[in-house]
Amino acid sequence: MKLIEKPKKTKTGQYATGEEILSKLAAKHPIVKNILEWRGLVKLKNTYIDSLPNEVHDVSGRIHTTYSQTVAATGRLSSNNPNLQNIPIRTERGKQVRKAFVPRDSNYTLLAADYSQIELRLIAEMSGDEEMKESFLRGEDIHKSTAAKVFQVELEEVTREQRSYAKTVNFGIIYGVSAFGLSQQTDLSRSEAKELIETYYETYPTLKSYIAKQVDFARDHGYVETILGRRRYLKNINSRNAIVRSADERNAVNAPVQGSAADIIKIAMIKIHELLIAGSYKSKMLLQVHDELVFDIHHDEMDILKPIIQETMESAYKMSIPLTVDLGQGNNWLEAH
DNA sequence: AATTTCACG
DNA sequence: ACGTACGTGAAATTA
Repeated sequence: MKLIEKPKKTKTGQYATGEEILSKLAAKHPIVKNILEWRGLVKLKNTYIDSLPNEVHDVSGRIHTTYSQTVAATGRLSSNNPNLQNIPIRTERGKQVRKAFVPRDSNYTLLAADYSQIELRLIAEMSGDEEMKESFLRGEDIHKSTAAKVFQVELEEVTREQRSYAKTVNFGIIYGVSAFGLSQQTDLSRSEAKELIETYYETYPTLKSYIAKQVDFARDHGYVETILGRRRYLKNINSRNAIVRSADERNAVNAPVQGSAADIIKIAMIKIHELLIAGSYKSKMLLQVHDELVFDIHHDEMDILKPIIQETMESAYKMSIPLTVDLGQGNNWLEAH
């Protein structure tokens, strides 16, 4: 429609029409917004609303996923047929889909238990950065705390905007942020993004040197490790091709963090499975979604199991800063959050 | 079969 | 100068 001069093409020469592209074109012509709206609706209808009912098992009357332990390179589980690790939650219509996941009968309630900021806690622990560790030891909101330090204001003075920037940088650090990437994720210019990253590293100097150390280790050994010794091999870490080398450098930082979180929740799952059997509980562990476990809890067992599940997850791996778990319960998966 | 888009952490 | 944030799976489209 000639909405822009140089429309971006995909590698096969098609016009790129992903969400990011269309959002930037939305102001140019009213149909673009309609297309985005349509896409959102079709995604939910085809992938979830029309498909999940076909997955109900003849005998159990329930939906059963399959978890794989040897698919994700970081050691995470993956879920398929159907994937129950990507059930919608972010949009209002998506939330309606999540409501469809309910307890087995009226004697049960769903309990969701999720680790709070597990990846940031892990990078604080693994790097030994005292500044970041102390925020967690004080029980602070880490994004707010980061904002206060980076923007040099009191905790109470942090604005929503400042916290939002800090949150984006905190996550970016785990992914191997670049000034370009941060500028894409925010409304900051590239130079502003660069400055924010520099200030961030001045705030957490030990974190900065840890990241460099991880990359150095990968260059020397060709792999990196999680806290339990799971390795990810990085065959391009010494490549002369800057593209693939940079990708491996980001993975050298990310894989130990994401993979260690996966290690920890697996320990918790094994312990909880064993204690549910040992106690002859009726309640069952149903789902794992990377940093969250979902349980079907019999009403008679709720009071006893809640603290046991929380404690087991929080103590699955001992660190110098706390691992905390948030619990929620409800008559559907949305309410349990 | 490969690509594109988009759902989740 | 290069291209650019980590990990997945499903559905629809294109080749």
